[in-house]
Amino acid sequence: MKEDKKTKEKLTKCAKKEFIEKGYIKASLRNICKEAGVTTGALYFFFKDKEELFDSVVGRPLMELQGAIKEHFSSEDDLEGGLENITPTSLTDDYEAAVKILDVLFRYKEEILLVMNNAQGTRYENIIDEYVNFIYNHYLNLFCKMKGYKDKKQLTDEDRFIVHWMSHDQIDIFIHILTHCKDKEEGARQMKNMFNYMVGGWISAVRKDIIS
Amino acid sequence: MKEDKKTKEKLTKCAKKEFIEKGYIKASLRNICKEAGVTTGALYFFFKDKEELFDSVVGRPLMELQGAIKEHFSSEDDLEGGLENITPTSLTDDYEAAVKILDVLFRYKEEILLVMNNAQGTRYENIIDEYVNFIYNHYLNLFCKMKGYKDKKQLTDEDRFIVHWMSHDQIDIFIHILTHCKDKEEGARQMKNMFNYMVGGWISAVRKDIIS
Amino acid sequence: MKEDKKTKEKLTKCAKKEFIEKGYIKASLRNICKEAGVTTGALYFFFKDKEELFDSVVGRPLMELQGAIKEHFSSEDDLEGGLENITPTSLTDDYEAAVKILDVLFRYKEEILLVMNNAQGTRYENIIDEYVNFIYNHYLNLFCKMKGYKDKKQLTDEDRFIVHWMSHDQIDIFIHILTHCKDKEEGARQMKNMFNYMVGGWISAVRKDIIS
Amino acid sequence: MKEDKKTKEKLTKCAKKEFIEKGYIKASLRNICKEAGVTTGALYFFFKDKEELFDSVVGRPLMELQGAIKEHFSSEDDLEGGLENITPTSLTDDYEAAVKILDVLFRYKEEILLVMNNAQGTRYENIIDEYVNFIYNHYLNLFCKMKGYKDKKQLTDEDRFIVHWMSHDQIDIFIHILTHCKDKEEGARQMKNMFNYMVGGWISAVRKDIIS
DNA sequence: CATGAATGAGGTTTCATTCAT
DNA sequence: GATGAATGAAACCTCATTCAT
Repeated sequence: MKEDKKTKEKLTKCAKKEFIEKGYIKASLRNICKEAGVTTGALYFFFKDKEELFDSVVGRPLMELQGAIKEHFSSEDDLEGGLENITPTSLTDDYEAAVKILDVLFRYKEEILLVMNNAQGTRYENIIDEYVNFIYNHYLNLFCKMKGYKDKKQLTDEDRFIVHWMSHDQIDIFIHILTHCKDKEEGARQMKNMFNYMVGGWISAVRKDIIS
Repeated sequence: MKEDKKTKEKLTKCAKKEFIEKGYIKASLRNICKEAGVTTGALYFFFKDKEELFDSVVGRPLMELQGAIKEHFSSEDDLEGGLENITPTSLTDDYEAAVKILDVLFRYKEEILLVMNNAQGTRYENIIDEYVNFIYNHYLNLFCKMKGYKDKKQLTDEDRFIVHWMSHDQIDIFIHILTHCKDKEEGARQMKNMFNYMVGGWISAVRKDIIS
Repeated sequence: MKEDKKTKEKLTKCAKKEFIEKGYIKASLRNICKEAGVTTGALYFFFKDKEELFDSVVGRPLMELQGAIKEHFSSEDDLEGGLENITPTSLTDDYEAAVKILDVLFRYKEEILLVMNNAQGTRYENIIDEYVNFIYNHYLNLFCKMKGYKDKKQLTDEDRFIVHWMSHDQIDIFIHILTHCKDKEEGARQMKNMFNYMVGGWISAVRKDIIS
Repeated sequence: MKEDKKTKEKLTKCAKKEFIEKGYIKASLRNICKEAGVTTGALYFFFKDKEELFDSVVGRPLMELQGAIKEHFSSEDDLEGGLENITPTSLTDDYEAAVKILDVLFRYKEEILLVMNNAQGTRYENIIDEYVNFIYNHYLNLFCKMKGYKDKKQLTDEDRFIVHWMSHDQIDIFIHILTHCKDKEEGARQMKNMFNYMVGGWISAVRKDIIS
């Protein structure tokens, strides 16, 4: 059965192992092929080059992740309401969204961590920034609401900076959970505290009330 | 003048450039030597191997950074007081400490970012974790105070998890500032908002009052 | 024909030449490849490293030699009889055995001499000692018989020393012949005198009758 | 005191250690200098090149050894007498000569073994053959006497071959003793048995009486 | 006497990739 | 689909040696 597994899948599987162990750059195609029990020629029948092999490992997980993020962090909401009544709801909505993302994350735990930690040398080496920027737009809207801004043009550079940071932090929360929790359930549990942290942070950031 | 610059310095300088451009692994000693206008033998007169050359670039910055971190995040404080009266002071103290660290950070901006982002393959590839763990102990004490715990043994696994995360976040704040601010002054300014965020986060995390 | 000779064989052949000329350590893989008309990459397709290339030259000869030695110098004989009646037969048996070993020796003359004289730096650098020790056990038995010992425990340190020497000498006889005779036939002829020498030596060594 | 030891001696001493440990080829001048606490420039002030440094280690021992061999194995004796009355005396004379050589050998044990075992790549790599050839002439005379030849011209190729071998064997006896005995006294003791072996061998070789 | 710096050639090994079969 | 062979460039590193100071 497992014997019959197709060469391409075997290669992808062995590639995943090698990439995780050594990182993209140090991973050796020869090793991967040896492990898979085929020659390098076979590899090049299925994959154009090293990068495409890497893609075959992380491509699908990344697509699903991107889908989940797009779905849950789209920022089409209107700009209405002030800080006092909008805060808890909006941000806890994000918690629900985040839990759904955790689902994808843990389904492809190894692959995602591979991209996040060992993709130096590939086109994904700055993928985190891409996600950050995506969320950034969503959070910019949210921030405007909380500030009571009618228009994004009211945002100062400082506003943008802190929102950018908080976007970054949201991504880091995901990675941190994925790295340190053994499964989705534990992840969801720990994320509650992290969201308390984050929401409290947002409010303080908006109010600027602690350090002048 | 610049002509006369000593070979060793020239090598270190060219190495820095190459390491930053390509990362440790892909950096080529040949390139570095060619750029510096010497043969590889000369390089090996000054440096034992590639790693030592890397050290010559980041060693001193890292030492100073470590010194600053040790000085400002040592956690010898006693466990006294509760959340209500201790918070603002302790955390804003951290702000002052952090500003001092920013000083080192920006003095060696390029080198530090090199270590943080491109040290895969060196002994520093997990240096962030080391810093996190160092701060972690400091923050564990602080968290106990805020919780009113008499003893660290009262800490639950969940407590430890969130404190670990917040330690991680502190480090990320530094890196984020270093990456996105052009100088120390801008860094210190932006960090105020980030500390508001962080302190607000701490308080919420301690209170667990937003998401149950 | 010779044009068509396979790369691997060509490499082995050129390697043999280079190893013989310069010794293992000084032999240059680049030279070998250049001589064979291939790139170093090709060499590393066939051989794991320099040592394995060396093995490809001397491995088979050494195996056959070991086989011949094991076959002819196994020491399973019982301990019976005294000096007077056992000597000539046992030792001339060894002559017959030795002639058979000469057969292997001359079949792979160059390779064997390579191992004996130029293997510094390889795992074979002490191979002579290994052969000596192998024969040593055989000769220890023979010596006991000639001495009339019932048990090896009767052997003194001096006994062991001289037997060890004579074992060494046996090996040296082989090497000497291989080095100085042009073919197996001449080797067998010259070895007769050397065996007279050796047998006479054995008897004297057992009797201790010349120098007190 | 030892501090004051002159640089040249220190270099020679460290060189000896390195040469013994790694053999001539693999010995590294840099290592030697580092060990001696000087720079390579200093080395090249005292020694022309690597080989001359090697010479500084083994030169004097080799000269003394050569002196001792010349003194004791000079073959100016006349060709008189037959096998029956000449044997024991002449050969036991050699024993006395050999003991005197042992003296030199053990005085420079390390250096001599270095030359014998690790001189590949130096001009001494065939030194054993030189000694053999020297003794060879002496033994040729002795062999003639024992055979009752009036003139060396009566020697056959077979005669020369066995004498050459026995010369070789004499040298090997020295090396064997030097290698396996801890001091001169033990060497002299063990050599008695080896001479019994050798003398018995000579007689048999002359008589050709065992294997036809 | 000795240093410190540098050369330049060469060492073994590894790599991603290609291609005829 | 896959093999086996081969390329060619580049990798890090070590070496004996030289020379101005």
